[in-house]
Amino acid sequence: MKRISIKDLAKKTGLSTTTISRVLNGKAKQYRISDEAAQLVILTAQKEGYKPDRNAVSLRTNRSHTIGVIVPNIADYYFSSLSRMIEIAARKIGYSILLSDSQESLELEIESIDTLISRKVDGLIILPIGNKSQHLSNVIELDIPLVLADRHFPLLECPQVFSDNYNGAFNATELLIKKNHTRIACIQGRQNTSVNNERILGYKEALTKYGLNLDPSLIIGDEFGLRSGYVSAKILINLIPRPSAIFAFSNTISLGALRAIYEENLNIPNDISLVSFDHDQPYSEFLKTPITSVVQQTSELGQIAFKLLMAEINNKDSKKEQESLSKAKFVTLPTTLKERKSVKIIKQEKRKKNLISKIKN
Amino acid sequence: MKRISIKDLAKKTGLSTTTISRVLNGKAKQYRISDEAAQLVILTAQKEGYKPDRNAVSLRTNRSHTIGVIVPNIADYYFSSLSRMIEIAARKIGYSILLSDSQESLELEIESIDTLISRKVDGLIILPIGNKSQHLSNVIELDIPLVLADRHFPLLECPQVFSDNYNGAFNATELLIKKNHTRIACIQGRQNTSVNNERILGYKEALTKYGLNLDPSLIIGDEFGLRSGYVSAKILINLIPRPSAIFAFSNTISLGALRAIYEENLNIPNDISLVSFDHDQPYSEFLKTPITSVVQQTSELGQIAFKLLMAEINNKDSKKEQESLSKAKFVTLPTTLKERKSVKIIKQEKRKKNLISKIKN
DNA sequence: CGATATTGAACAATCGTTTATCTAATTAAT
DNA sequence: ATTAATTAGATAAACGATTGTTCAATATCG
Repeated sequence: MKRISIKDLAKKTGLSTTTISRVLNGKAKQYRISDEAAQLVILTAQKEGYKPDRNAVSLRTNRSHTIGVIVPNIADYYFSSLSRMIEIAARKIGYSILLSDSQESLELEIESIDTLISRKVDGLIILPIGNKSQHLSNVIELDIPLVLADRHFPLLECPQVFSDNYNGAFNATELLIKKNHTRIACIQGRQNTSVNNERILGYKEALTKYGLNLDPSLIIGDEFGLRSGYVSAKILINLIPRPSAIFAFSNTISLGALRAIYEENLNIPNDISLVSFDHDQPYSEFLKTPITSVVQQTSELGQIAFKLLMAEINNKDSKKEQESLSKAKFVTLPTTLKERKSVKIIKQEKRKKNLISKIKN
Repeated sequence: MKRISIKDLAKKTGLSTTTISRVLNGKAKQYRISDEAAQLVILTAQKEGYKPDRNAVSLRTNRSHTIGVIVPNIADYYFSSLSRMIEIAARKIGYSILLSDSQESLELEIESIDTLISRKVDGLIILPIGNKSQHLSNVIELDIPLVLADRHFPLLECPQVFSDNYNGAFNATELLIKKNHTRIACIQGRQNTSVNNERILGYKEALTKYGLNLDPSLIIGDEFGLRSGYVSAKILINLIPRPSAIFAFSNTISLGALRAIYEENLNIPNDISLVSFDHDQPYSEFLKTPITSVVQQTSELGQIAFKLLMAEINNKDSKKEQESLSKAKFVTLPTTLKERKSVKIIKQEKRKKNLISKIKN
């Protein structure tokens, strides 16, 4: 009925809790415990179905073997597959995951950090919402191992792993330009996040490189969700002249855009082209028009995040103080451009042909 | 640097830890602590940024305010959105989630249960893999509150919440029959799971009711994943005569089937019809052919699971023993049939018309 | 004024572990 | 035969909270 503790084992075996603990932690040799005693302990522990109370262990040893993971929305495939990789890597070495869904809210992100720290996680992997980072510096100051994934804060001194958003966006835009699109719109995500900034930069620089002018009315959108994609696409579609291509900054944005486009009875790619930033989804190939997209290495992101965190945790209790010199490690993962069927090749006019060939030399 | 404890607060305020604890737990009145003292405690706690160590609290009070959630694959939208609902409901009342991904493996499911119990969760919500339930009865015997979701074990005495798989399958099959399909195949999931059994039953009984004969070679498949869907569909497609419709028992199965169907250059619904069991996915409407499907109430499933668990937890420490009479509560959630574009209406032959109208009377 | 109630808070045990320190018994060395 | 070293294990103090019990000081009462 009641769960069995180390004391019960002590009573049953006639040994002390010390001995029990040592045997069960594999320190029998080290503390010269007789094979007899050791065997007895192991056997009765097994028989009684003894399971240590990890809370008590954690209290005593100051190590919980638990890490906190905070994601903006666990129902998003991108985040959930990332979390999955973390969980799988973690369980392999006896770590468990306390999962928090910050619901894309900074407030909840802060709250989550608080409760996770209260629960004494050994470290945190956060996929931060936003543009603020004060609460993250606080974590670092508390000397709690922290790794950031997906979004990037260059000034924060903790390991971070993220996709090469700049090049991803640059390449996607360049692809459109090479297919002779000149009015290329983009639907961005949450502004002033690293992810968004870098993608915007890639987009802009591609336009600039090819001598296209940058129409500010073609940059629109304010968050990474479906709703924003829908609304923004609606607006873009009704612009005169209409952009010939849309570059959606996330998978969910493009889903929203799709809704708007189909609602207006437009055809992809004949009436309008679409390129999307995001990794492969299991359904991507089956969409009405498979979307050409920038794909990220999601699983790697998760695995690397966990590795970095473990490194931090181990660093912390081995070397202590002395080496705050091991500055932040940033890992950038390349993206690849997967061409599918959502981009139209526009019939080339002379003027542009010249323009592009001029640049090529 | 070091985290501040209740002792530190005691030192700073010149009061005892008892008083600190009582004030911070809102028991100042109850234990007649002067307003002065109370204020002082609250203020310094705030100033010092005191956060209680939840592990210590948990150890002492035997309540962790943590629940364990075990899902077969957190990267599956169905499971992740369900988990999300649980997390959101939980955080609202100060509970955190320890998440385990059992990777569709019974072994890992058992391991997960063990570690979660070791971590002293107040209760468990499990979306079980399979056809075995011994490990689940063990949990119940340990008197650890347990709620099952998605898959159903009628003999297990714990609350369970699941979709009405029988009627869902029945209705889907009936729909196909009413559109005059007679060779209706189904790609099932993992055999001997409640989910699968009930769906198979619904499928069979619909066939029977309309006097269609039941061709065993049209029932195929062995797990709920994409691979199985693909392989099974390949086989079905090449059957002679080819079935006119496929009923896929899960979303991922139908994704696999889609791959096979497109690979064989078949058109949905002209060459073959498809109906799928599963809830709405954000992308469903954008598929090449939107799939008619049985949709489940995923969010409700999650919320109800959590509510049931809280009820169990509260029951446990309020009424103790005496009422094991409050037998298992099973909640069945209805499904709805969402018609999209993946079912062909077959030109009716006389014979069948008669058959069906005969049954209707 | 002495006895009793009430107030405000401290003491100390406890939860289940780990671990630094100590001890008793045996063996080895001088 | 005495001393020192080794062996095998026990004692007790933590970890950070909560809580049943105790206690001193003041207030109330007859």
